[in-house]
Amino acid sequence: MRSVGSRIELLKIIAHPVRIRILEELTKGVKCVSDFEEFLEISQPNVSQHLSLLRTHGIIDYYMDGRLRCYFLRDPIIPDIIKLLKKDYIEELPAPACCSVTKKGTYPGKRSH
Amino acid sequence: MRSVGSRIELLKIIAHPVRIRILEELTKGVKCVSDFEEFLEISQPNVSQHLSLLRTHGIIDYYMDGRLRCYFLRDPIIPDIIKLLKKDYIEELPAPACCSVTKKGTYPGKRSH
DNA sequence: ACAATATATTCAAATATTATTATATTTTTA
DNA sequence: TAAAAATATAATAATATTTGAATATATTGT
Repeated sequence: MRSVGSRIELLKIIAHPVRIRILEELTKGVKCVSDFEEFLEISQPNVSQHLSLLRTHGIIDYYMDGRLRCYFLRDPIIPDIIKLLKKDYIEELPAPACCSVTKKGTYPGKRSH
Repeated sequence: MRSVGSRIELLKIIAHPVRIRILEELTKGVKCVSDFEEFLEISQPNVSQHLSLLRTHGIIDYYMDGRLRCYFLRDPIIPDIIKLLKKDYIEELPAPACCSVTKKGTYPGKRSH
Protein backbone atom coordinates (compact mmCIF):
# COMPACT_ATOMS: atom_id res chain seq x y z
CA MET A 1 0.00 0.00 0.00
CA ARG A 2 1.18 3.51 -0.76
CA SER A 3 1.76 5.86 2.13
CA VAL A 4 -0.36 8.97 2.56
CA GLY A 5 2.85 10.93 2.01
CA SER A 6 3.35 9.55 -1.47
CA ARG A 7 -0.32 10.12 -2.20
CA ILE A 8 0.14 13.81 -1.38
CA GLU A 9 3.09 13.84 -3.76
CA LEU A 10 0.77 12.35 -6.36
CA LEU A 11 -1.84 15.02 -5.72
CA LYS A 12 0.79 17.67 -6.28
CA ILE A 13 1.78 16.12 -9.58
CA ILE A 14 -1.72 15.85 -10.98
CA ALA A 15 -2.94 19.24 -9.71
CA HIS A 16 -2.31 20.96 -13.02
CA PRO A 17 -4.94 21.78 -15.65
CA VAL A 18 -3.09 20.17 -18.55
CA ARG A 19 -2.24 17.03 -16.63
CA ILE A 20 -5.79 16.60 -15.36
CA ARG A 21 -7.06 16.84 -18.93
CA ILE A 22 -4.50 14.26 -20.00
CA LEU A 23 -5.59 11.92 -17.23
CA GLU A 24 -9.26 12.57 -17.95
CA GLU A 25 -8.68 11.49 -21.55
CA LEU A 26 -6.74 8.44 -20.47
CA THR A 27 -9.61 7.27 -18.28
CA LYS A 28 -11.50 6.95 -21.57
CA GLY A 29 -8.81 4.96 -23.32
CA VAL A 30 -5.35 4.78 -24.84
CA LYS A 31 -3.98 7.89 -26.52
CA CYS A 32 -0.74 8.73 -28.31
CA VAL A 33 1.23 11.95 -28.00
CA SER A 34 -0.07 13.59 -31.14
CA ASP A 35 -3.65 12.89 -30.08
CA PHE A 36 -2.96 15.05 -27.05
CA GLU A 37 -1.10 17.64 -29.05
CA GLU A 38 -4.24 18.15 -31.05
CA PHE A 39 -6.85 18.70 -28.38
CA LEU A 40 -4.67 20.26 -25.70
CA GLU A 41 -3.41 22.96 -28.03
CA ILE A 42 0.01 23.11 -26.50
CA SER A 43 3.38 22.37 -28.09
CA GLN A 44 4.59 18.82 -28.65
CA PRO A 45 7.59 19.19 -26.32
CA ASN A 46 5.30 20.46 -23.61
CA VAL A 47 2.95 17.50 -24.04
CA SER A 48 5.94 15.19 -23.76
CA GLN A 49 7.10 16.95 -20.63
CA HIS A 50 3.79 16.48 -18.91
CA LEU A 51 3.55 12.86 -20.00
CA SER A 52 7.08 12.25 -18.82
CA LEU A 53 6.35 13.72 -15.41
CA LEU A 54 3.26 11.55 -15.04
CA ARG A 55 5.22 8.52 -16.12
CA THR A 56 8.20 8.96 -13.81
CA HIS A 57 5.71 9.04 -10.98
CA GLY A 58 4.18 5.76 -12.06
CA ILE A 59 0.82 7.35 -12.83
CA ILE A 60 0.79 6.39 -16.49
CA ASP A 61 2.81 4.19 -18.83
CA TYR A 62 2.99 3.48 -22.53
CA TYR A 63 3.58 0.78 -25.07
CA MET A 64 5.01 1.23 -28.55
CA ASP A 65 2.89 0.91 -31.64
CA GLY A 66 5.18 1.49 -34.59
CA ARG A 67 6.53 4.92 -33.95
CA LEU A 68 3.61 5.89 -31.77
CA ARG A 69 3.78 5.81 -28.03
CA CYS A 70 0.44 4.73 -26.71
CA TYR A 71 -0.11 5.98 -23.22
CA PHE A 72 -2.42 4.43 -20.68
CA LEU A 73 -3.36 4.79 -17.02
CA ARG A 74 -1.55 2.80 -14.40
CA ASP A 75 -2.46 4.20 -11.00
CA PRO A 76 -5.94 3.04 -9.99
CA ILE A 77 -6.56 6.10 -7.83
CA ILE A 78 -6.84 8.35 -10.89
CA PRO A 79 -10.35 7.43 -12.03
CA ASP A 80 -11.57 7.91 -8.46
CA ILE A 81 -9.98 11.35 -8.27
CA ILE A 82 -11.41 12.43 -11.61
CA LYS A 83 -14.83 11.27 -10.46
CA LEU A 84 -14.47 13.25 -7.24
CA LEU A 85 -13.50 16.41 -9.12
CA LYS A 86 -16.75 16.20 -11.03
CA LYS A 87 -18.93 15.28 -8.09
CA ASP A 88 -21.61 17.77 -7.28
CA TYR A 89 -21.84 19.03 -3.71
CA ILE A 90 -24.89 21.02 -2.85
CA GLU A 91 -23.93 22.71 0.37
CA GLU A 92 -21.08 23.60 2.62
CA LEU A 93 -20.34 21.47 5.62
CA PRO A 94 -22.52 22.32 8.60
CA ALA A 95 -20.87 24.91 10.83
CA PRO A 96 -19.88 23.46 14.17
CA ALA A 97 -21.94 24.39 17.19
CA CYS A 98 -20.93 27.80 18.44
CA CYS A 99 -18.07 27.83 20.90
CA SER A 100 -17.31 24.16 20.92
CA VAL A 101 -14.17 23.53 22.87
CA THR A 102 -10.80 23.10 21.18
CA LYS A 103 -7.90 21.48 22.97
CA LYS A 104 -6.79 24.78 24.39
CA GLY A 105 -10.30 26.05 24.47
CA THR A 106 -11.05 25.48 28.08
CA TYR A 107 -10.50 29.13 27.74
CA PRO A 108 -10.95 30.93 31.06
CA GLY A 109 -12.37 34.21 29.77
CA LYS A 110 -15.82 35.11 28.62
CA ARG A 111 -16.81 33.87 25.17
CA SER A 112 -17.62 36.61 22.72
CA HIS A 113 -21.17 35.38 22.14
CA MET B 1 -21.66 23.76 -8.75
CA ARG B 2 -17.96 24.42 -8.84
CA SER B 3 -16.17 24.06 -12.14
CA VAL B 4 -13.56 21.38 -12.66
CA GLY B 5 -11.06 24.21 -13.11
CA SER B 6 -11.63 25.54 -9.62
CA ARG B 7 -11.44 22.01 -8.28
CA ILE B 8 -7.99 21.65 -9.79
CA GLU B 9 -7.04 24.90 -8.10
CA LEU B 10 -8.30 23.37 -4.86
CA LEU B 11 -6.22 20.24 -5.41
CA LYS B 12 -3.16 22.38 -5.87
CA ILE B 13 -3.84 24.21 -2.63
CA ILE B 14 -4.33 21.12 -0.50
CA ALA B 15 -1.48 19.11 -2.05
CA HIS B 16 0.96 19.94 0.72
CA PRO B 17 1.88 17.70 3.65
CA VAL B 18 1.19 20.29 6.32
CA ARG B 19 -2.09 21.38 4.83
CA ILE B 20 -3.31 17.82 4.46
CA ARG B 21 -2.54 17.18 8.12
CA ILE B 22 -4.43 20.33 9.05
CA LEU B 23 -7.43 19.22 7.01
CA GLU B 24 -7.20 15.71 8.38
CA GLU B 25 -7.41 17.10 11.89
CA LEU B 26 -10.30 19.35 10.96
CA THR B 27 -12.32 16.41 9.70
CA LYS B 28 -12.22 15.24 13.30
CA GLY B 29 -13.37 18.54 14.74
CA VAL B 30 -12.70 22.18 15.51
CA LYS B 31 -9.14 23.21 16.29
CA CYS B 32 -7.48 26.49 17.17
CA VAL B 33 -4.14 27.74 15.89
CA SER B 34 -2.09 26.74 18.90
CA ASP B 35 -3.51 23.22 18.78
CA PHE B 36 -1.95 22.95 15.33
CA GLU B 37 1.25 24.61 16.40
CA GLU B 38 1.69 21.87 18.92
CA PHE B 39 1.25 18.74 16.84
CA LEU B 40 2.52 20.04 13.52
CA GLU B 41 5.80 21.17 15.06
CA ILE B 42 6.17 24.18 12.81
CA SER B 43 6.27 27.86 13.73
CA GLN B 44 3.15 29.83 14.59
CA PRO B 45 3.45 32.20 11.63
CA ASN B 46 3.78 29.25 9.31
CA VAL B 47 0.66 27.64 10.74
CA SER B 48 -1.19 30.91 10.25
CA GLN B 49 0.01 31.16 6.68
CA HIS B 50 -1.26 27.71 5.82
CA LEU B 51 -4.58 28.36 7.55
CA SER B 52 -4.88 31.68 5.78
CA LEU B 53 -4.27 30.08 2.40
CA LEU B 54 -6.91 27.45 3.07
CA ARG B 55 -9.32 30.12 4.23
CA THR B 56 -8.92 32.48 1.31
CA HIS B 57 -9.81 29.55 -0.91
CA GLY B 58 -12.97 28.88 1.01
CA ILE B 59 -11.79 25.50 2.19
CA ILE B 60 -11.96 26.29 5.90
CA ASP B 61 -13.30 29.09 8.07
CA TYR B 62 -13.18 30.05 11.74
CA TYR B 63 -15.20 31.58 14.52
CA MET B 64 -13.84 33.50 17.46
CA ASP B 65 -13.81 32.06 20.96
CA GLY B 66 -12.30 34.67 23.19
CA ARG B 67 -8.89 35.19 21.74
CA LEU B 68 -8.86 31.84 20.08
CA ARG B 69 -9.68 31.37 16.43
CA CYS B 70 -11.51 28.11 16.07
CA TYR B 71 -11.09 26.72 12.61
CA PHE B 72 -13.47 24.32 10.94
CA LEU B 73 -14.02 22.69 7.55
CA ARG B 74 -16.21 24.35 5.00
CA ASP B 75 -15.70 22.59 1.68
CA PRO B 76 -17.55 19.28 1.65
CA ILE B 77 -15.13 17.72 -0.82
CA ILE B 78 -12.36 17.57 1.78
CA PRO B 79 -13.52 14.54 3.78
CA ASP B 80 -13.98 12.64 0.51
CA ILE B 81 -10.46 13.52 -0.61
CA ILE B 82 -8.94 12.52 2.72
CA LYS B 83 -10.78 9.23 2.51
CA LEU B 84 -9.48 8.66 -1.00
CA LEU B 85 -5.88 9.35 0.06
CA LYS B 86 -6.19 6.57 2.60
CA LYS B 87 -7.99 4.13 0.36
CA ASP B 88 -6.15 0.93 -0.29
CA TYR B 89 -5.68 -0.13 -3.89
CA ILE B 90 -4.38 -3.59 -4.46
CA GLU B 91 -3.26 -3.53 -8.05
CA GLU B 92 -2.47 -1.35 -10.95
CA LEU B 93 -5.06 -0.76 -13.60
CA PRO B 94 -5.17 -3.54 -16.17
CA ALA B 95 -2.89 -2.82 -19.13
CA PRO B 96 -4.85 -2.20 -22.31
CA ALA B 97 -4.89 -4.89 -24.94
CA CYS B 98 -1.70 -4.79 -26.96
CA CYS B 99 -1.76 -2.47 -29.95
CA SER B 100 -5.21 -1.05 -29.48
CA VAL B 101 -5.77 1.76 -31.89
CA THR B 102 -5.35 5.40 -30.90
CA LYS B 103 -6.81 8.18 -32.99
CA LYS B 104 -3.70 8.36 -35.11
CA GLY B 105 -3.05 4.70 -34.66
CA THR B 106 -4.33 3.36 -37.91
CA TYR B 107 -0.63 3.21 -38.31
CA PRO B 108 0.38 1.75 -41.67
CA GLY B 109 3.65 0.12 -40.65
CA LYS B 110 4.32 -3.15 -38.93
CA ARG B 111 3.66 -3.21 -35.19
CA SER B 112 6.70 -3.96 -33.08
CA HIS B 113 5.12 -6.99 -31.47
C1' DA C 1 21.34 4.52 -46.33
C1' DC C 2 18.36 8.71 -46.18
C1' DA C 3 14.45 11.41 -45.37
C1' DA C 4 10.35 11.83 -42.71
C1' DT C 5 7.56 11.13 -38.74
C1' DA C 6 6.76 10.82 -33.82
C1' DT C 7 8.43 11.84 -29.68
C1' DA C 8 11.91 12.98 -25.98
C1' DT C 9 15.51 15.69 -23.74
C1' DT C 10 18.01 19.73 -22.32
C1' DC C 11 18.62 24.31 -20.99
C1' DA C 12 17.25 28.72 -19.61
C1' DA C 13 14.01 32.27 -18.30
C1' DA C 14 9.87 33.48 -15.95
C1' DT C 15 7.06 32.64 -12.32
C1' DA C 16 5.23 30.55 -8.13
C1' DT C 17 5.70 28.36 -3.65
C1' DT C 18 7.63 27.85 0.88
C1' DA C 19 9.61 28.90 5.28
C1' DT C 20 11.79 32.35 8.16
C1' DT C 21 12.16 36.51 10.64
C1' DA C 22 10.40 40.50 12.33
C1' DT C 23 6.49 43.11 13.38
C1' DA C 24 1.55 44.16 13.86
C1' DT C 25 -3.22 43.35 15.50
C1' DT C 26 -6.75 41.98 18.61
C1' DT C 27 -8.68 40.44 22.80
C1' DT C 28 -8.35 39.69 27.50
C1' DT C 29 -6.62 39.93 32.10
C1' DA C 30 -4.47 42.44 35.95
C1' DT D 1 -4.95 51.24 30.85
C1' DA D 2 -0.84 48.46 30.33
C1' DA D 3 0.86 43.81 29.83
C1' DA D 4 -0.01 39.15 28.04
C1' DA D 5 -1.67 35.81 24.98
C1' DA D 6 -3.17 34.31 20.48
C1' DT D 7 -2.84 35.05 16.03
C1' DA D 8 -1.97 37.57 11.57
C1' DT D 9 0.69 40.08 8.14
C1' DA D 10 4.70 41.56 5.50
C1' DA D 11 9.08 41.17 3.58
C1' DT D 12 12.58 38.30 2.25
C1' DA D 13 15.41 34.44 0.73
C1' DA D 14 15.57 29.84 -0.92
C1' DT D 15 13.66 26.61 -3.81
C1' DA D 16 10.56 24.50 -7.12
C1' DT D 17 7.57 24.61 -11.15
C1' DT D 18 6.43 25.81 -15.75
C1' DT D 19 7.05 26.90 -20.43
C1' DG D 20 9.53 27.73 -24.70
C1' DA D 21 13.20 27.04 -27.86
C1' DA D 22 16.47 24.28 -29.68
C1' DT D 23 18.14 19.90 -30.35
C1' DA D 24 18.30 14.87 -30.01
C1' DT D 25 16.59 10.09 -30.67
C1' DA D 26 14.20 6.33 -32.63
C1' DT D 27 11.45 4.04 -35.99
C1' DT D 28 9.64 3.55 -40.53
C1' DG D 29 9.19 4.35 -45.52
C1' DT D 30 11.64 4.99 -49.96
